[in-house]
Amino acid sequence: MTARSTNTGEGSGAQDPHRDIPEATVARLPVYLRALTSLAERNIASCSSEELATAAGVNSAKLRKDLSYLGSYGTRGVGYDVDYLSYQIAREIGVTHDWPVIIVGIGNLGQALANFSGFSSRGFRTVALLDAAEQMQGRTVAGLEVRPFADLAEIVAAEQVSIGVISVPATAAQDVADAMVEAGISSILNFAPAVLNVPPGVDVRKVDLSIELQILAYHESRKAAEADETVDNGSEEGITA
Amino acid sequence: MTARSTNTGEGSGAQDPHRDIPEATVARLPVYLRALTSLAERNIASCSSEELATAAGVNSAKLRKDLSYLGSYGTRGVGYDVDYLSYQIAREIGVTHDWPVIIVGIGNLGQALANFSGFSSRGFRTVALLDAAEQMQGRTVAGLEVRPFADLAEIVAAEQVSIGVISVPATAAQDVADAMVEAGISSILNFAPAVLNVPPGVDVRKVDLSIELQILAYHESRKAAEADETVDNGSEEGITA
DNA sequence: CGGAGTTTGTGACCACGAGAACAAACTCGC
DNA sequence: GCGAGTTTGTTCTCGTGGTCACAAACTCCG
Ligand SMILES: NC(=O)c1ccc[n+]([C@@H]2O[C@H](COP(=O)([O-])OP(=O)(O)OC[C@H]3O[C@@H](n4cnc5c(N)ncnc54)[C@H](O)[C@@H]3O)[C@@H](O)[C@H]2O)c1
Ligand SMILES: NC(=O)c1ccc[n+]([C@@H]2O[C@H](COP(=O)([O-])OP(=O)(O)OC[C@H]3O[C@@H](n4cnc5c(N)ncnc54)[C@H](O)[C@@H]3O)[C@@H](O)[C@H]2O)c1
Repeated sequence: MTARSTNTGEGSGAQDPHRDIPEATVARLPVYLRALTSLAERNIASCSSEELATAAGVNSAKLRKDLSYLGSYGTRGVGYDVDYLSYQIAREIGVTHDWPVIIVGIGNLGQALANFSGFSSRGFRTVALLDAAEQMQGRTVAGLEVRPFADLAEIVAAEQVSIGVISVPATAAQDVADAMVEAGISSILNFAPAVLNVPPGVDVRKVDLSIELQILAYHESRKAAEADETVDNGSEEGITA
Repeated sequence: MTARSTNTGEGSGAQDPHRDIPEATVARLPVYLRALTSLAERNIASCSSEELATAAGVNSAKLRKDLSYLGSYGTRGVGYDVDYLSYQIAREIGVTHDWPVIIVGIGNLGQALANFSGFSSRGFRTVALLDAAEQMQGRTVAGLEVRPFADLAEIVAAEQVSIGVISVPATAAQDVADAMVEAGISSILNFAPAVLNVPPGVDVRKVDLSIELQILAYHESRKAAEADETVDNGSEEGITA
């Protein structure tokens, strides 16, 4: 999605491994960062790729390859310094400073999100909660006052917000997204089960519960079917155990 | 370079449509299903791959290829019958009948999930809410009584549950997962920011807010860096917009 | 009834990602 | 100081998935 292959021609090289990190790697960096944080909390100062890979639930070769895209921050024969690597990953992701975030749609889900502490502890700070409903106005959720949706542009400009979370009903999602883009937001996390249409340059990621469950259901169905077949003829490709 | 033509050698042939649906396709089928449902609600009886692809936010060739894995359910020169295709996809996913689901951890997020209607309308039925905390016992959330975590095995057996949702704090997630597996659950949707270890045969999918936000932050950082560079040397490939 | 137009289904091709394997680089013991 | 042992960074290979393009199959109209 929105592959941004800027293909920089200049060979300043050296301190420029900041280009071309594969999307799949980007998606795993936060997992590594969390694993490292967990190690640091247990006062572990350094670790091998094998240990970190286990903690992150991936293959150690994959981990090393991923880390190699950011640079060479390990020491052969030794491993990685936990704090140093944490900082490098955080820097690469861009969470060394906090990002201001707004949440639009303070219903069941929006309130849970607003109360979610993991937000603030991982590089993000909820600066405003917005809702269109009259009865939500003035209410305080998670220490923040719920503000009218009409204030969106003003808030985004004042707080330099570039990331917005959508937790409104699916029917309103596109309108909210349009308003967000109009206000200057360029990254959207969408919880509504709707396909969002945004101009190029704006990133959208979706979190969709129903889809996840349906994927599980698909595999579950096949497990059941396979069990039936095994009873039936017993000859399945050597899956062993 | 790296122009490897995978040279498969044998013509494999023999389509057995119900086998071997690529994971990427499985992940998109629910999106198509939702788009079809939306069309059906607008009394649209048939559609072309182009229309459906637009509604689902994908490329039409990809859509056709995805659908071709399930069989040949379209009519050339005409398109797809909405109801018929909906049924075929639902059947393939395995959501023609409802799946019983339990939710463990009825805190902020768990309550939002329990109240989430999209659950029940898309092939799933929440049959029980479980929580370990004393003060949650006996409370009613979304019309269901919160039951003690100790009842897990009993409930799973009685209701034939194979899908479980985890929304407990990260520190408790592995314990809950272990108990679920022990009780016979073979598909887990995990909202806790923790890497779960499960035996083979058990599927885990995770929904991780922090990770999604960090991925957005990464791209956001690069957008900012790119803007700087553009100011710097002004030589950027015509991005237009 | 036949040709023009339309849309599906699929084969070919290419880019991306996963994993195994190994050389380079470092530490430690002697 | 040097060899043995360890662990990283990288290369190579292969499978998966995305996109293009087109033949096959269907409808419609004259
Ligand atoms: N509840 C869940 O667990 C859950 C899970 C997954 C996805 N979702 C999705 O998240 C979204 C929100 O779910 P919810 O349960 O919180 O719904 P909800 O109805 O409780 O809350 C929606 C909120 O959005 C506000 N709103 C509506 N239109 C708006 C607009 N145009 N601008 C600003 N605010 C507006 C409403 O006033 C309301 O407060 C839905 O799309 C739902 O499908 C919810
Ligand atoms: N709130 C959010 O929006 C949000 C978003 C993303 C992820 N998460 C994650 O979801 C999880 C739950 O979040 P929350 O905000 O609902 O937390 P919460 O503290 O409000 O609720 C957790 C619930 O789990 C119960 N619990 C604890 N240990 C248990 C155990 N061993 N067995 C059964 N129940 C147990 C607690 O009694 C509590 O009711 C956390 O891991 C959090 O990181 C939350």
